[in-house]
Amino acid sequence: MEGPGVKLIAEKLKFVIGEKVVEVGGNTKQPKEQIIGKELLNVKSHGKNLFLIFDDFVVKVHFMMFGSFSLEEREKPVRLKLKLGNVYFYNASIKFISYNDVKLYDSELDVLSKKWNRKKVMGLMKNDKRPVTDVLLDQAIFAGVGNIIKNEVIGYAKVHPLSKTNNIPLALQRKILDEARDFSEVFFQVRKEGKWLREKMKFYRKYKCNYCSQKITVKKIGKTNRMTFWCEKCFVKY
DNA sequence: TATAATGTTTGAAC
DNA sequence: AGTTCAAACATTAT
Repeated sequence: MEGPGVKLIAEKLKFVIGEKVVEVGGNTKQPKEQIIGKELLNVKSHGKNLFLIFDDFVVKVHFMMFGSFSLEEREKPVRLKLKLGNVYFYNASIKFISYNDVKLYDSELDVLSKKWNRKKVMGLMKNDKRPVTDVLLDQAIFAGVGNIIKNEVIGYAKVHPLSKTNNIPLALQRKILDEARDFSEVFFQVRKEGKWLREKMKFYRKYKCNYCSQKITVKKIGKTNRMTFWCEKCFVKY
């Protein structure tokens, strides 16, 4: 699940802030019993992470590829159940951390935060020698960007995904990071309205070029070997 | 029905 | 000792 989906869940959970946990369950190996009786003080998201903040610890939830969240119990093994309102997490990675650990996640790098700081991101991006496909997926630079957003951003910028980031002209780098934020925002709004993101995607899982209609190259590339879509003719390699 | 995919952490192997 | 890489987790649409 990419950043926009996580932010939406954080918003949906706001209604249980201030409530106390009366029951816990689930197959997480984390010390869930310590949540019983605790008041949920706040819910935050940072990139693809969701933080449930209690007085002396924080539950970090990461939905990975297949994680999900529900307000109703399903007939599936639940990873973490919290009876607050009624909150269930499935197939998620759950980790108990301290509030100081949460502070290490810099909101200025979260493409979904109103504190997002384009200058700071630019500073981290401009001298990076890695392929742009890897830099966009780096959560320490673009928190919240996942493979869908990455492909859309590369597409809008018409940049070959294996371009060395520091070789890309600065104006185009700026376009890339602005697009990362803009498309993430669009993604979030679409999900919030409960619509299909598919309509907004012009590059991810498309097999004809958005610009010239020729056949797209599809390959698993980059450090994390993710499906990437580009047009050999229209996308410039730097 | 088999495959591939909105992802990250861990620890073995080099 | 630093880097690389497979494994593990696990569901669902196509």
